[in-house]
Amino acid sequence: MTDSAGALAASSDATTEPRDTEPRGTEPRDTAPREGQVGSQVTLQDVADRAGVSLTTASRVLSNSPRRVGRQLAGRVHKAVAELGYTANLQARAVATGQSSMVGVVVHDIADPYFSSIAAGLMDVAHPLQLLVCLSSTTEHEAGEREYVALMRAQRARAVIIIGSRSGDQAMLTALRAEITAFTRSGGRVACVGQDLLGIDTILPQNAAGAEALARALVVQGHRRFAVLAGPAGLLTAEDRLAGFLTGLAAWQVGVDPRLIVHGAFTRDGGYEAMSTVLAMSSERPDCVFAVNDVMAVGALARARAAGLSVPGDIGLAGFDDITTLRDVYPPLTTVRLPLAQMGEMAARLVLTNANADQATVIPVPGEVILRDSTFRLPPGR
Amino acid sequence: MTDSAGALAASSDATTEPRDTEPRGTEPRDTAPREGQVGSQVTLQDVADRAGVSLTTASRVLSNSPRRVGRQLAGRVHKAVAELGYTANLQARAVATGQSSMVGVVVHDIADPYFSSIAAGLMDVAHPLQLLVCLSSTTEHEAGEREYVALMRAQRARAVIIIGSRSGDQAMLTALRAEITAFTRSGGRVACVGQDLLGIDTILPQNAAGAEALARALVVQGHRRFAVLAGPAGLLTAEDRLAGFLTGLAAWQVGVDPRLIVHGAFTRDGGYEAMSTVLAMSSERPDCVFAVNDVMAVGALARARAAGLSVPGDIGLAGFDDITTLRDVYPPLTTVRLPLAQMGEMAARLVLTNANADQATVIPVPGEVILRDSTFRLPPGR
DNA sequence: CCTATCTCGGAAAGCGCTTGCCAAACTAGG
DNA sequence: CCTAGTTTGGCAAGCGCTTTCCGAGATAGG
Repeated sequence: MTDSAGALAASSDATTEPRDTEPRGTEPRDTAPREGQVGSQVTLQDVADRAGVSLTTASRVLSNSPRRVGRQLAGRVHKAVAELGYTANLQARAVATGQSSMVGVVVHDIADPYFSSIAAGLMDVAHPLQLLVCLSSTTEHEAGEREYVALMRAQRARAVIIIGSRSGDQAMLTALRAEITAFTRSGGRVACVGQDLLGIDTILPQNAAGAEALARALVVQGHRRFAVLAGPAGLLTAEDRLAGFLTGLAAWQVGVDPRLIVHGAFTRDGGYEAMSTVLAMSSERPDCVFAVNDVMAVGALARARAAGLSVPGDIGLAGFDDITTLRDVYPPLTTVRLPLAQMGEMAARLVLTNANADQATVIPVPGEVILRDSTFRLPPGR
Repeated sequence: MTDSAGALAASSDATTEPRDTEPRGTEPRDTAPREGQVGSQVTLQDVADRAGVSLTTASRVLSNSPRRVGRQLAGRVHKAVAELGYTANLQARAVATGQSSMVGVVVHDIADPYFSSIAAGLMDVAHPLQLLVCLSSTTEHEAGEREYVALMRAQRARAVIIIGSRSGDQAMLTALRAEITAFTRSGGRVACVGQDLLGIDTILPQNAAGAEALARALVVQGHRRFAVLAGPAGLLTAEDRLAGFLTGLAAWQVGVDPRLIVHGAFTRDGGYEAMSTVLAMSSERPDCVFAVNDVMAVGALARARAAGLSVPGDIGLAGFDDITTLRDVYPPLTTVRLPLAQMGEMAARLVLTNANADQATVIPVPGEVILRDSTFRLPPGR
């Protein structure tokens, strides 16, 4: 039961033997710094004074300087550090060296499992690298991405990762692109997970191709009359999936009644309402409904159930993303799996790799169609 | 379609009229700073030079200094800022002022909806306050919290919020507490969402009380023979819920066969496996299974289904948390709702409020029992 | 017209850290 | 014993910013 209190070593190197006493230490030797005072900070100078060495030497011991310091002095410094409970001020270090270890991440909504999964993957690679990950949700706030990139530039962050492109709003895009240029020029790296319209390194989920494959598979399963819960009108991810889906159907000569393409929020409630609209349609009920993401699909499922319809008995239902948390909904949801965590990891690697080609890298990530019960059709009709 | 490029104003005040051209600007007037160069940074000195004013004046214009600057000069400074695409270096500012706007947040796993919901609430309050939220997942990594607090101290962060207490490991706890003390002493604020064992401001979900209320409600519904999927052995949240549940049952003179209390990971798979164990038990099958969180409950549900059991027909099932994403599982899950987002908000407020009592504030957050179909029993047996 | 009071720009001293450069001490070679 | 080479400690000059203090000019009061 070794109790190691007052440990320090935030930075990679400044490892010190922690004492098992309070950091106040015993009694100071040389000067009596303002240690122990609330709100005060122990500085490197205090450490140097106490160890009886110069500021320079103390710094060399504590930062991973190429210059070596004699065992004797180094020991004294470490001792002083432990006694004083000193921790280097990373901000000051960053100012002095001009290097930051901060990485910014922007998502739309961290509570959305799509984003949090990507973020998790991302942190998995950032963590071992001692990087400081700063996260921001831009929920509802249109200019969020641009502002955040600006903030990261002000913080002299090493990199920014933008997850999920916003709408196709041209002005917004131009502004964001300009901000990114400024950030890049000042030495930062930027990558994005989503559409490739910023001219930067991008992890590009194959939304269209995935939806297309899904459509083909659904037709093979015997579905013919489709509805699509298409997400918000301007959102590119949603649009791509819709377009890909229609393409896939077209390949089998299957068309979709335009009235059965219903837009709505990219959320559970959006799915619920869009499904309401579909069901309220006087025309013949569709065989199968494609919701452009899993969360909407779940909303649609709830709506179908409320209408007394069985899935897939009365109507088929498919989603997109294969959100982990939703893998156990009943009936199991046919969907297109995106390797979210891996996408996060790739984005992180992309941005931390110094192999900075002058050309933006675009890494396409295919989706995998996963057929589950929610679209199962028996007998294979027609 | 106004395209406003190269905007700056990361800090609250340094608002400038963005130009609609690239920040390279036209041609420099006085000195020709290293502007436009990749990797170079425009500094305040460059701005001052270009505006033909002193560094001091430029600083006063751009930071919210109490000292006012004449209209003329201020205008020149703003112009220079826009032309140069200048953004203040917040790190340097932080060093100079000794004030940071960083807030650290530690969670176990950001992909877990429990944590991401809390984090989302937290960011909602941090965002308008122009705070920089840095997030870390400690997944699997035992000493993660302590290390992160140390890192935040090194960054001179304003506050740290620790979400979810780890195990009851005493040594770990001591180390964390020591680190927190050091952080606090250096002027930082700390709060936690979870158990109150750090002696700091705490948002305390009433796990035991919630589970107790749930137990009573389930007995009222007619259940008598219970099993509990109890989560990991050392995890306090899990233990509290288990204990509360047993207390609630005891109030109705209902006991639980110890063999039907099965431990397992706090995850979907953990729930699945624990449920396997329960079902494999040769003894009479329980009426109702309480999984100590929703995610486990979903795993258990999948397992029950795999065994051909209907919920609630053959066996009841209840969870805890009322995770948003899982509100639409079928059958709808009886659970105890915790206002996760609000808990995050409260934690943030707690930590950002300067009303720093010398006494740690503990805010209990009650859970609300939500009875849904998954435990519905007909006819009210017995 | 002269002084008391303001207003406002700038020089310079920080903030806490790193690092280029010099010098002292020590080692080795001839 | 002298010189060249190698450690190794420390001075001081940064990093990019804020802020104290001083003084010059403007305004007001008598």
